[in-house]
Amino acid sequence: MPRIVDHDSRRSAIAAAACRVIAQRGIDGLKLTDVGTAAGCTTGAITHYFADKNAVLVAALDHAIGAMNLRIERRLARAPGDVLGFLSETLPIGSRGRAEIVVWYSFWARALSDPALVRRQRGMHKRWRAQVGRCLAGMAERGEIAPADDPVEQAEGLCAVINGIGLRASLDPGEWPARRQVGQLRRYLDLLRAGSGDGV
Amino acid sequence: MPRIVDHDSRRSAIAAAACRVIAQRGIDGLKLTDVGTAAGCTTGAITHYFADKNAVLVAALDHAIGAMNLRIERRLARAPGDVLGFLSETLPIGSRGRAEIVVWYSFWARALSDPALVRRQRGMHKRWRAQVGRCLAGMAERGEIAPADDPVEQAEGLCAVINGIGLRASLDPGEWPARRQVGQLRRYLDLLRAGSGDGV
Amino acid sequence: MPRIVDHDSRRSAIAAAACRVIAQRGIDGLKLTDVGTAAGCTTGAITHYFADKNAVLVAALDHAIGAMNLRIERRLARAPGDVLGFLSETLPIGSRGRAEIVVWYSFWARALSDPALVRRQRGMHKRWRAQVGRCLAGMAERGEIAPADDPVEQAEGLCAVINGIGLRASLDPGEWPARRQVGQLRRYLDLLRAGSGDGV
Amino acid sequence: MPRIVDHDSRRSAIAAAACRVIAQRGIDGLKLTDVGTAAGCTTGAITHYFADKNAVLVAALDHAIGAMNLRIERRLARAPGDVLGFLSETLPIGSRGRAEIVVWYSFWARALSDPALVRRQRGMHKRWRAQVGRCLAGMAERGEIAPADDPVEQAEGLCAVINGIGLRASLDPGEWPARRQVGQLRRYLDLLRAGSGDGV
DNA sequence: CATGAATGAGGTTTCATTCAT
DNA sequence: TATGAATGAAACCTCATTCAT
Repeated sequence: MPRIVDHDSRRSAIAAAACRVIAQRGIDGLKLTDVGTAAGCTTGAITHYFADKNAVLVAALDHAIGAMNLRIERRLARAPGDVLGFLSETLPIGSRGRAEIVVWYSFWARALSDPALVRRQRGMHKRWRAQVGRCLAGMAERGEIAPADDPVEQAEGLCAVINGIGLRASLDPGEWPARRQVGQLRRYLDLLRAGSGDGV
Repeated sequence: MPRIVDHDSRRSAIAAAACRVIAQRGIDGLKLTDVGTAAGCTTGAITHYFADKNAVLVAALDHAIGAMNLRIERRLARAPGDVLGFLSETLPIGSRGRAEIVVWYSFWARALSDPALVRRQRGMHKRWRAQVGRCLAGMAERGEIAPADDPVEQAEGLCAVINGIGLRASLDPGEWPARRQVGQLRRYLDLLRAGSGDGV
Repeated sequence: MPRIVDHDSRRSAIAAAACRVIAQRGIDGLKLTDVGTAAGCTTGAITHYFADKNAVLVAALDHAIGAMNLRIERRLARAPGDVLGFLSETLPIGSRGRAEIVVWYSFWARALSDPALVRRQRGMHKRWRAQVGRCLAGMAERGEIAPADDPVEQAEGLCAVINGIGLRASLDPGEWPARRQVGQLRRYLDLLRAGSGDGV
Repeated sequence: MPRIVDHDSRRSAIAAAACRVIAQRGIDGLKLTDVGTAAGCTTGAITHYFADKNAVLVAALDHAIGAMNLRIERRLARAPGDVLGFLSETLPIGSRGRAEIVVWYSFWARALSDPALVRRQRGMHKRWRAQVGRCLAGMAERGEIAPADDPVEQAEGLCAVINGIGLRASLDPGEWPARRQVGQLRRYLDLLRAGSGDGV
């Protein structure tokens, strides 16, 4: 019998280690040897689980997004009506959240010149936008905002705000504590509440 | 006898070439040899004008931001009241604008793990935010929106929206033609107009 | 309790698999993992039966030569006087024959820089040359050709022709169908028949 | 002004070094560092002149074949009627000749599983066969042998003999001194002389 | 000033071999 | 016996940097 190893858990352990390295050293500062050190194995083991470095990076992205989604799902299950709480999960608040989001953002620049990554990012974005859209639809149902004339554009607008805030907060954590980020988010939601009546 | 060359113009020619390379191959795909090819000189010439690769990158960022600012200044001089036009200059509209903005965004990811770059980006952001703030103040003066209780946060919110839209449009130019980007921007400004009355 | 396995049959199954891999990927493209896949076992099993990679290669060569010899023996038993048929067995005719011969040839290049392999090849060659010599002696007995003044050199000459044709045919199967190969062989035998009278 | 270097002579110096390494260590034992040592430069310099290892190998083959052709041309210019001398140039006689031919043969095995190399080898073979054909035509003109009914097949047959002898002699230099190789060659030519009358 | 050949450190990748199970 | 995960040495290759010209 071979050494008993859970192939998937090993893979995701390496992906998680890659996330940590990316959050710390940046995506182009990532070396497989560092990932190996962080994961407690050698580069040989890494290439046993991944075809090449790029596959490790993609797995790291998937891992970060997956972890974020998991947190979101849990939050939604616990408090379905907590709009601000749900949206805050995609902001760099708390150390774990920050790391995941830094990984997510790190891939933007790389996607700018990598079509395969763009496709992957686009899929992720659509799923996230759909969640945000459902959230907005819930608000409309509860009468907090007027029904959107164009739900996709409305959701897209909210996504843009969240990414914009999250980016600024990632670059400048000192100036952007959680309360400032959430404040900006609330500011936007208030605008929506006050302004959505006139059917933009 | 040394050839007479304008040192500064040579530097900025190389920086411009670096911008083009970044827009095309991405910031971590940039090689000095490619920059040399794009600038019509050799790597040796580059190292005459720049201490090292990082200096080239920084110059490329400065060049992109500088070109963007120049466009903005001209636009403001020509049409001081055209709020939408002014803000659109920082969106990836038109091929030249897109390249500059891709360069700008490319540095975000790198800044996430490079304190020196963060400082530089912070300065740029503050200048831009100030411009955006003056634009909003102008709108308030003209009575389009109510005076902001917190002008910095208001400007920061608008910056976030622009970055969020610009990022999405950069990643997915096909889905984000100029009119959709501007549409999102107008959507936000309309929210501001409708909603700023209650002192968010 | 150990599974009952025929040690020798396992060894030769692996050797046969190695032959297939060599015929397909070439001798320096052979990886033990591929051999494992082809043999339906793992690298671990291979290292149970063979000291190291080189031993696997040698076994592959032995296997190919052995298979070729088996075909030759059968042919000789069936039709002792069919000179052309006997000699054709060492040409790359038919898919099985081609694979074996490609393996055989692949070891030539390797033997050029491996004394141990040279020794092995020399032994194989001598046995084969002896067979070819017996074949020529049979022809002389039947009066088809004059008795050779130097049987070894005569056999060596025929071996050279066969190897030369076989090599060309291996490299360029499209241009060298069976009939062209056999045609060249017949051409040489005809020269022997016509020319051996003068005691070369 | 940059360091003055004759690009082509540098390339061929490296190719020649690769030839030496192949002749000594075999084609799959070739390491770029060894080539560098043999050429008096580093691996970096090698990749400055060649895209990758494979390009170095191909250049080595071209170099060996080119050197052989040069020797042949010179010999033909000096002694156009010396058939045996011309043909001997493609046999492993003398240390320089042996090295070139070992390189040539080393590529056979590799070509067996590399279509690009096969194409290259095919071209080389055709040129060589044409030369051999012209040599045979000359013999026919001089009345040494009867005109061939099929000159291509006749030349092909002689090529096969030469390759067969050369291979054996390369593998077993001790048993195959120059006189034995040339003896085999003469033996074949004598067969041709005696036997070509009947239009094989 | 400018060149670009050459360096050489350092990264990724391959793969024969080992060994706990 | 057999597994196959893991090792780790060694190879290839990249590319910022240097320097003779």
